Amino acid sequence: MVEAPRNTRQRRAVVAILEDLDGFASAQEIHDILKQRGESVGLSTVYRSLQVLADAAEVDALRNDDGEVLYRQCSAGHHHHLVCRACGRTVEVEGPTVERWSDKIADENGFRDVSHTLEIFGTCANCP
Amino acid sequence: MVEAPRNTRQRRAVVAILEDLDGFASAQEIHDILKQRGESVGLSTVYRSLQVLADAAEVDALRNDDGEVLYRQCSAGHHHHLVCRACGRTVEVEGPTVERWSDKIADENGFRDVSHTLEIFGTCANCP
DNA sequence: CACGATTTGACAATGGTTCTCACCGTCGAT
DNA sequence: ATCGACGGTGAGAACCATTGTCAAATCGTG
Ligand SMILES: [Zn+2]
Ligand SMILES: [Zn+2]
Ligand SMILES: [Zn+2]
Ligand SMILES: [Zn+2]
Repeated sequence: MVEAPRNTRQRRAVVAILEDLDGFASAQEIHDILKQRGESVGLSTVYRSLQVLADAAEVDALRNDDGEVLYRQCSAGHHHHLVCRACGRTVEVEGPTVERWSDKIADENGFRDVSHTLEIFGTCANCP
Repeated sequence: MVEAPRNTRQRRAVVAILEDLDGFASAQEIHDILKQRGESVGLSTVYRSLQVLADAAEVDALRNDDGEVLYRQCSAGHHHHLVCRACGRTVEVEGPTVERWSDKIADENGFRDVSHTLEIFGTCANCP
């Protein structure tokens, strides 16, 4: 039996930010936004909340080129992302062909417990 | 006019390791292997050498789930990887369909300067 | 309300990577 | 072969995102 997580002000605040943002953001950025809004939440708590949400698949996580982890509230189901390197704006995309292709490649080479990462980065029309 | 990099013992040693390895390895792992072989090279130098090689596209670099950067001497040209999470053993793979797909997606959404990451991770037949 | 279990947050610790800077080695020129 | 300019080296410090610590605050059930 898994205990339900508690409904704390801090967790609600983090979720609220994620609902407002439409692109990916780092834990530290989310922490800053919270501070700006006067709804202060400890940095550790922001990290923990995001981890919990990511484990529950309520948010997606990916790494940018600098190795920072970025989070975003996405729609359910397996998908990938087209992300603006400058502003984080994100388009969710699906690639059924890629899914089949990667499974086949892995199978042909005798690999088990397969997962894949596929992200497209670029500069969006709004960014210089 | 770009200066040719100097031919030092350390750089040669790092390249030699990369030629021997068939999978991806971290800078620290390569540093350890060098130490084992008695061919000691400073950790900073290992990092620098790998950066130079990666910039020159002589080696491929990717991040594992832990955020560590792994390096491997690969064949020329754009390709992706099927990597064993346990031992690093790697199969280079090509996905022409994916290339076209990602370009199309980016174009349809008005994104410029597009790049993509696509890696497949799993457990290879030799690993438990 | 009362209580135990969970959560929080200021701060320290971690760990991969990069930076610093005095010393060294390479290599084209002499 | 020798020289000198300058790129390369390495021990250690610095960096910085992330995680760990633990006492105090909070939540939610009874
Ligand atoms: Zn943008
Ligand atoms: Zn997929
Ligand atoms: Zn490769
Ligand atoms: Zn590709």
